[in-house]
Amino acid sequence: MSPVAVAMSGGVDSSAAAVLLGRQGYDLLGVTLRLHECAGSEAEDAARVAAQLGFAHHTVDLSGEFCRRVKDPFAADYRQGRTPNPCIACNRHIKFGALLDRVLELGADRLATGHYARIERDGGSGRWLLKTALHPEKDQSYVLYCLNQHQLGHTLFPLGGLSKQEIRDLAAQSGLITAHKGDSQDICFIPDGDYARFICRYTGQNPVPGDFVSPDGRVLGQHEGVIRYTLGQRRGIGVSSANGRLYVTDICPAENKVTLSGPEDLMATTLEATDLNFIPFDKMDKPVRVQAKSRYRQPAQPAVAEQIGPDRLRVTFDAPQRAMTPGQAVVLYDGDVVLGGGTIHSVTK
RNA sequence: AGGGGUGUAGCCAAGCGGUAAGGCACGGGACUUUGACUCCCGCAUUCGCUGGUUCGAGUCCAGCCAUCCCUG
Repeated sequence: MSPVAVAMSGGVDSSAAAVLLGRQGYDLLGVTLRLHECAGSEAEDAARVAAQLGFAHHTVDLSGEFCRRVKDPFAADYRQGRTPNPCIACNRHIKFGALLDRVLELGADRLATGHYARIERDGGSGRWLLKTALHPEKDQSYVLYCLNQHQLGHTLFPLGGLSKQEIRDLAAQSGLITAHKGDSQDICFIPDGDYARFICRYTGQNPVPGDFVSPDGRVLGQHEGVIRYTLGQRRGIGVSSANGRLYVTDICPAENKVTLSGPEDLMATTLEATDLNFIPFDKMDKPVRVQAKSRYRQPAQPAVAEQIGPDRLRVTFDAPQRAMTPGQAVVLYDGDVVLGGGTIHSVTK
């Protein structure tokens, strides 16, 4: 039987995934991505866990691919006043793209990861379905909405039915060296969280200061370059107001202006998305009532989704949503089934 | 030059004789496999300056300084 490749980040989750698969009798092969220079200790932890569990481990260098498909678009998006989600691009093109291709070449027939989501086969249509994790607090289906049938059919998510506590307990009982590591956070290629500095270094171009303006055009202060801001952002603005908190409500790279206003100006009900992917079907024939998420950490909200072009989706929420942001993903759900989603292109009230 | 107003933290601002509210900004933390949001904690030994009255002064009085408006 062909082995299952386990994508091991060096964290608790993927380590626990390996334990679970081992218990289920799978023949395993560990793989760890090398995506940037300083990823040494994580790869070492992954290798040690693989040794501990008794299977081979390889490092796969996809740093060039990662630049092209994740870092370059990341920097370009910010420079255009958008706010990308690099994890989604990475899942689509790297983990379940180039890495999956590589492990299939290596003779594995599936790739397993430590994501909290579930994959099931729809008996009627025969299609693979992506579903939310059983325990909603750790659900990561949002960042996986772009997986296609080929990718889903060659993927295992062993953690999808378990809670974070169960995973931690499992890791501890198994004596994994990664059992007590904290959850990862921040963008993996920007460990200090200073993404603006990363973009400056990566592109070699310094951000150009410009004006903070009010909705009616008054200059309120100076910003430090449009890449430093995202819709709905409050902190780091440095502009005080007698009328309460100010938020970024618009970013205009063409004029190098950032608009500041009160929270009411962040509310909108409709968005349009491109870069579509649907999972239980290839396209939407008619408007569909859904629950939709316009950002990762947010409960899905009732909405109507309608495909209005070959690669154009309109989502109209029942109630106004706060700071829906171009560059982020909108993901559609029918209960626990991920219908698909796209990249937010524009937002209207 | 004369008349009036105003001076409290980086900004806005309460306070009206009893021991410096609040908001914004800022800093820290929590939350979080993206960016944000949110929440929690912190943030004026001191009220333009100098004197005076008082047991006690940001609060009352005097002078000075600064600033704004009006009249010449």
